[in-house]
This record gives sequence, structure tokens and C-alpha cells, in this order.
Amino acid sequence: MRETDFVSGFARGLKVIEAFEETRQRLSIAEAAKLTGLDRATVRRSLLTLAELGYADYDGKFFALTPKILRLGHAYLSATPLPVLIQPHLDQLSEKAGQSASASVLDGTEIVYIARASQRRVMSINLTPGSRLPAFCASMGRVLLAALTETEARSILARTDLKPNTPNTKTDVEELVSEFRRVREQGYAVIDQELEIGLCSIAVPVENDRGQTVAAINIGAPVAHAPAADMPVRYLPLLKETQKALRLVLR
Amino acid sequence: MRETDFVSGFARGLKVIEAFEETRQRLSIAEAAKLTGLDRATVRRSLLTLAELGYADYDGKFFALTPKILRLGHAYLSATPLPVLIQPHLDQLSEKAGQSASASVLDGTEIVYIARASQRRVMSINLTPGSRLPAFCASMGRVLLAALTETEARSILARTDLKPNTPNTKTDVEELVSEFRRVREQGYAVIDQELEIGLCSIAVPVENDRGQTVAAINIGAPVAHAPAADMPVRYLPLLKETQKALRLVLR
DNA sequence: ATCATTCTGTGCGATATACGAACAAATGTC
DNA sequence: GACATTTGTTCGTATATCGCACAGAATGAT
Repeated sequence: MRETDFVSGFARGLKVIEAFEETRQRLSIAEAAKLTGLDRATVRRSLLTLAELGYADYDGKFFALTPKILRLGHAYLSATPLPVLIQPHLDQLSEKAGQSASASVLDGTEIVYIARASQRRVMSINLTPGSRLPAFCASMGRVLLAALTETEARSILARTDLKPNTPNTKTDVEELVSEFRRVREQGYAVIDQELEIGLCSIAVPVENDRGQTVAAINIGAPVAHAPAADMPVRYLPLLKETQKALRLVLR
Repeated sequence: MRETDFVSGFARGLKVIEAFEETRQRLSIAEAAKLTGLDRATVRRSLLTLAELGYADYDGKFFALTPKILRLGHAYLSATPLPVLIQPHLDQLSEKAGQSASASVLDGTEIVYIARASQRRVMSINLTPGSRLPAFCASMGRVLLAALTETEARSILARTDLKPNTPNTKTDVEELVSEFRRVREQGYAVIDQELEIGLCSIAVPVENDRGQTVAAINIGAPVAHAPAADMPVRYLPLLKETQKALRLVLR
């Protein structure tokens, strides 16, 4: 790509939108400039553009995103075959298992939820399509990382902030890499309260008809209801069934 | 705002992202140019910028959005108090009612889902935060339109494509306006299969502590399970309870 | 109240981008 | 296979944007 094929004003604007993720509230021009590292004048122009287009509200002092901004993410969810195809299978899976089922893909060091069927809320955090979790300590993340070559997986781990979420969180790179190997061999990953105390989950890869891993699906359950050791026997058959059905549908 | 406070390259880029919503698939440069009405050269630069930043994939022929684009919508969902505050109440509501509960706000002629707690999927369409429905024929839409002045509501109806989704869909402007009046008086709206055959829903406004309507919440159920006439007596108390709890939390 | 600090808005020169047209490559049609 | 059409890419130039520097307003501390 040539230098002139890049619209930096667009790239800067997207950076400004993402800056809102950092905060729980509204942003002033100066705050947005600090978060993005862009010039205040530039950020101001981007924010005023967002406001003009209805993607942001401006009260003369602070900017806040409006729900119109959801159109952007929704452009992906409705246009991409993956979320659309997976959702109904996830619904069935969740119904049969009596627990929440989710699907995600890898984006950098994180997994991104692309679909979810929740039976009841078991986690303290609210997961919706677009939500992100660190890949290294999530069951779907383990499955997705295990699908990469060891070199690629190590490269992602190197870029990851391996901070423990609970006392159970595995943070040792070698331990994680050998865990990936085990996951690859057995075809599933189980997480025992590494993300949140009281929560276990089990994930399998979603493969297309050529055997490429394109996503991961999981079932999460409270440890009181299904301890980690019980998860494979309870939920693996259902997950495998869904995995098989998806392989026939994808591509 | 001055002319120069508008970054047109940014605005054009956002338009290009939204163009993906129209399609179920990938977009070529020429297709995106047609959908957006922009020059091919301009669209090409925007798309290459998206690809360069990882928001899109490019195989040399077609562009497709990547899950990274979900960061943009998620910036709203995680930064805005409304979705974050409503979600737990919605979970409880859905649990108690044994049916799906959702929250939405108005964006132009459409309602936008900002949170959802689904018990089981009853609609053929897949609703997630960011999903849109025409306001005039959705229960939450009726409630949100009823909260406006009649002039504003009429202005939105005038901009709406009032095409019927089912034989039940009300499309007459006068009938709708008087329906808004009834909704305003009784404090809730019921929809009897106007959006999809077999589906009924009931909605109430979510008000902040100053009595301003800031969103709407609803419960949807299959008509076989709860006919429209039964919805108020079954679900209105639960909705009112949630409405009351939210009024204390908002602002 | 005063001063220091931070913030927003603006003007300007340097630089980057958009547009339309022209060209090249691919695709479709007969 | 030749022709017509559509699509992707490049180019020159008019125009718009960027980052900086500065002024005035707002905020906070003493």
C-alpha cells in the first residue's frame, strides 16, 4: 500500500472512538487528546465530526457516544456469516445444556464475543457481542491459541499482560504452552475459576469444512453447579455435537 | 461549528463501514462506492485504511470487516451508564418473567437495543445490542414515540417507511398517533404480532429521577404462551417494579 | 482576590487528501 | 476470440486537514 492510500484523518477518528472504552463516562477534548496521544485540535475536529453526524452528543463541554455508534459494530455482526450462522446452534446448545453458551474469535491477545445465548447470568461481568477477555485465561482463548503454531501462540503470550484474575490463573508461559499442547490433543479446554472465582467453563474449536479453526464455542457454569472435573463428561458431548453441525455449515 | 471543524475523511470512512450493514457478504471497492455514493478512489482509500488498521480483511478483491470493528460499538456499551445500569435489572426481570427482556433507545425512526436478557429465542430474527427495529411497530418504539410531543412523533412517522411486517401491523398515521396518546395515558404499550406473527410484547418507559423518558424496557413472549390480552396482567407488575427500581438508579 | 494551571478555540503555514479523469486490468457478452 | 463494460489503480492539482503557537476562558489552589 502506498503512503497516499491511507486516510489518516479516518484512522485518527477511529482512535478517538476507541478512547471512550477507557472511560466510564464522558470525555472532554483534552482527556480524549491524552488518551489517544493526538493533538487537541485534531481530537476536537474528530469529536465535532462525530457530533455533527449524530454519533456523539456534545453539551459544549463533554462528548458522549450515542447509540448510533452501535451501527458500526452491527455492520459486522449482520454482515459476517460466522455470527449469523453460529447463533441458532448456540441457542440450541444453551437450551440443552441449561447453561450459557458463547462463541468468540481471536483479536490480538484477546477473545471477542461474537454471539451468546445466556440462560442466566453467572458472571459478575456483563458479556455481550463485542465484549473482550484476555485469551490466555479463558477457555475459548485456550482453544484458539492452541490452534495456532507454537511460535504464534508464544508471540501472542509475549504481548499479553499475564496478570492473574484469581489465585487459580495460570500465568507461567511454559505451563500455558504445554497446556495448549494438551488442549490441541484432547480437542477441548477446561478453565477452573481462572477468570472469576466460582466460574468454570469448557470450550471446543469451531472448524470449517477444511478443518481450519475459525472460532470457539464454550459453556460456562457456576462451580457449585458443575465443578471443572465434571464439565467434560457433562457438556463435551453437546459441544462436540454442535461442533460437528457447524463444520457442515461453515464454508 | 465552522466548516473546517469537520473531518470529511472521517465521515466518509464511517459511511463506508455502515455500507457493510446493507450486505450479507464482502464488499468490493466498486460495490462500496455504489452503496455510499462516494468516489471509487475515495472508498478505496478508506477501505485500505481499515485493512491497514486491522478493522477489515482484504484478499486483493473483496473487503470484509473483522471483529475488531466491534470495539467501536463496545466503546459505547461499556462507557455509557445506561446499558451498564439497566442490564442487571433486565436479568432479574427476565428471570422472574421467564421470558426475554430487552432495553432500547430511539435513534431516528428506529429503536436500538442497548441490553437484552434472553430466556429462549422466540423471534426468527437475532437481536443483540445494536440491533434495530422500526419504532412504529415495536412495543418499545411505541413507548418511546409516545414520550415525545405529538409534533415530534409525527415528524418521525413522516420519515418512516411504514411498511407492514405482518397483516396486524398498524400503518395509518392517525391510528398510530392516537395509539401513542393511549400509551402515554396508560403508561405501557402492547404489540400483538405487528412485527412477527406469533410474537407479542409489552413495554414501559424507563424514566430518570426527573421523570424524563431515557429508554424503554419490554418483555416479549410467543402468542401461544401469552396472548396480547393477557400480557398486561401477567407482566405489567414486573415491568412496573423494574421501572421503579431504575428510576431510583438513573441520574 | 490573585496567581498558576489547564482547557478550549482559532489562525496559519506546511502537508496530506479528494476529486475527476485517464489508464490498465479484469470480467462479461455475443 | 473480439468487443463492450465494469472495476481497480494512478496522477495532477485544487482543496482540506494537521500540528503548532497563541489568546482568552475556566478552574483550582493558596
